[in-house]
Amino acid sequence: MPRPGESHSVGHTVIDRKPAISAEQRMLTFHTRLKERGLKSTGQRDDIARVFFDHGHHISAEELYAEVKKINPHVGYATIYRTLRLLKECALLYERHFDEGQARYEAVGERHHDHFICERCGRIIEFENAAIERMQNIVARDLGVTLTRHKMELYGICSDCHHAQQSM
Amino acid sequence: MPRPGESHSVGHTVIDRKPAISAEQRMLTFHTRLKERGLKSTGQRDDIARVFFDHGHHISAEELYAEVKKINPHVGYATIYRTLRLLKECALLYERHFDEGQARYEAVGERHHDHFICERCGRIIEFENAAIERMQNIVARDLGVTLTRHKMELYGICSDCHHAQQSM
DNA sequence: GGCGCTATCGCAACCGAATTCGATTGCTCA
DNA sequence: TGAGCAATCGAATTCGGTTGCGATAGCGCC
Repeated sequence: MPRPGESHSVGHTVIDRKPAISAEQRMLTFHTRLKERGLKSTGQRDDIARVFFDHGHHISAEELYAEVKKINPHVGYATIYRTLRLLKECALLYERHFDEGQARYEAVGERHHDHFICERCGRIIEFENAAIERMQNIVARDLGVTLTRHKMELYGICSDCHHAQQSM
Repeated sequence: MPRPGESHSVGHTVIDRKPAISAEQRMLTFHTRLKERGLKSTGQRDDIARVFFDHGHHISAEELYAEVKKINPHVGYATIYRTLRLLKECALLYERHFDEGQARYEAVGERHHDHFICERCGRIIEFENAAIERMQNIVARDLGVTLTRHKMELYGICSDCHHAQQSM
């Protein structure tokens, strides 16, 4: 069951379900995974990872860089990217390439979800829909292929932008 | 009804339906659209557009450049990109950004479809599935948003690669 | 057909996002 | 505490794609 204020359902669509994993737990996992691979925990990596886990969803490398700079001004761009790659390899973040420009990064939660992106304000809404997931598996069977992952992105105008336009 | 050899259905999934529009018709449309917009038809544009329409699906700028060079060695990369942009503005091609690297271009057909991409051999299979399209509209209604377009890409291993692996 | 306007061409320089390189720093564990 | 090697910094490089500019060539008009 989703906790109050974290997500809700409309019809068969579940919106914005937040993962229950805390930033602390994620940091611990990060340290464990690093150790497993014979890599080091360093101040910079911790700063970057912490800012990332605290911020949460759909941050870009540039935004992350700016945030980390506030805490630790001596961190370079290259280290941001290296740490993002590391977090990806540790299965702690997803890299998303939405339509234009740079990649956005998202902490790995326990559930799969897809995205709606507002073309006017850039807002990103996460949702789950089990029926679509099922249909994708059926398509895969029909095509005779094995699925490893998928990407579904809906683009359009969100309700806020819709209302803003009407009141203009 | 799809013409034999052009597409087929499995379950509710329609695979690889080819558009019925000929390269000649597309060239004519291109010339018309250019004229409408006060732009010129040139040798280079014709060469590029013709190669693109003949080749058809999911070509990259680099591949297109190589093909055009065979016919007209004096065409530059910039002209390829400028002509691709022009074809897009004339609503004669779609630009697709699959997972990694450069964009791939596809002639506009009369039907919407989605894509499966083989992660091993890069093969791209087009398919349609009406149920998924309907579900997307339901999700949009649930989210309270208006849809302008969507992107759905399935990634995995195609049957050919599956068999190749088993016989190794 | 020839004139002239102006869009287009090809080249090279450039752009933004991301990665790599070489020299230096600083963890970590004995 | 110090050896050894991974991690860091910042600049330079890569990659896909775009743009500025002088030269060229469509196309409408006579």
